Amino acid sequence: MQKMMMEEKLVISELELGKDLANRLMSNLKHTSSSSSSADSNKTLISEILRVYQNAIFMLSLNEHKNTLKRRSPEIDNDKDSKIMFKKRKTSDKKTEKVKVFVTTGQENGSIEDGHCWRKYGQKEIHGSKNPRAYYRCTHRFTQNCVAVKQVQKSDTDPSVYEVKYLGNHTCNNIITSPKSTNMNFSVSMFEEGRNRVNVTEKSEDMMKPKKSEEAMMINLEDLENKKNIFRTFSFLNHEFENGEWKSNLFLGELSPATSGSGITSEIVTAPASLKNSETADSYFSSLDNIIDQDWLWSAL
DNA sequence: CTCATTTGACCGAA
DNA sequence: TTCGGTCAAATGAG
Repeated sequence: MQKMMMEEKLVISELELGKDLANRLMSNLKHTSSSSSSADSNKTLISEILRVYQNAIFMLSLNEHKNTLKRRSPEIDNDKDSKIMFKKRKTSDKKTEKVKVFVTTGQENGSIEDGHCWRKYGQKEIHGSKNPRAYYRCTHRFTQNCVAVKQVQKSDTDPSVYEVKYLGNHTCNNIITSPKSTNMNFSVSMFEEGRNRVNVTEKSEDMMKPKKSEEAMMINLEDLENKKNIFRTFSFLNHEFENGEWKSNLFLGELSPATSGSGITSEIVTAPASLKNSETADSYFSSLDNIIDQDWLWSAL
């Protein structure tokens, strides 16, 4: 835990540094500004970078604040008959975690690319929410028995924010890889929101079943939450994709094995404004997926 | 044509 | 009953 706090601070300072750098670059451009349009796009890009950093810093600070102030109440952990408690909580916790996707440009369709092929299979108005929730399943569900599912819902408060909930793990091997070297800066943060959940009950083999895997995943996530909002942040700068692995010049993150077995993830993604089509975004999300898949999140599967 | 999306129907859980 | 997740026919895009 302490280590994590340290990590977070490191991330914050790193991001602050990046922000300063971008600021300096911006002022540089101002003084040497020519009339070329590329200079303008550079400026927008930099502005976006600044905003991205701002977001990341803000989220990190928030999280840290939460960690220090909101300590988990102890009674939750070891109270009463755990089986009964688990059953009782089962339902109400479906909402506990969410993945938020920050899209800097107000991307209207809300389709967040994450390196996998998704097929929309439903949309629902959600009680109490202004915006409908869209349901996606992996395109290779039937061809490769991939049970991955995701839900995307535009944030009520911030239209540029999409809350994305991932359910199930990809068993397909069809990650979209479009290396397409870019000079984009991209930061991905993950964190969990939710209430208290302690028990981890279901076994990993259940995760492969199309139904009823959600609960187990939610549980694991909440377990995460119990560990005080584990927060992971990654930054990828001029990374490359090689031999199925992403190389990043900069990587910051707290890897938490506590999430093992969880097929659901939460994340905050800040995407650059220039992110227009899915290809470039894919590569970034692919990198995230790879890291998650290989290192911790699904390690129990 | 094929394949993806839309959208109301359907169903299970609470 | 309501709510949320999924299904599947209709529709649209290419």
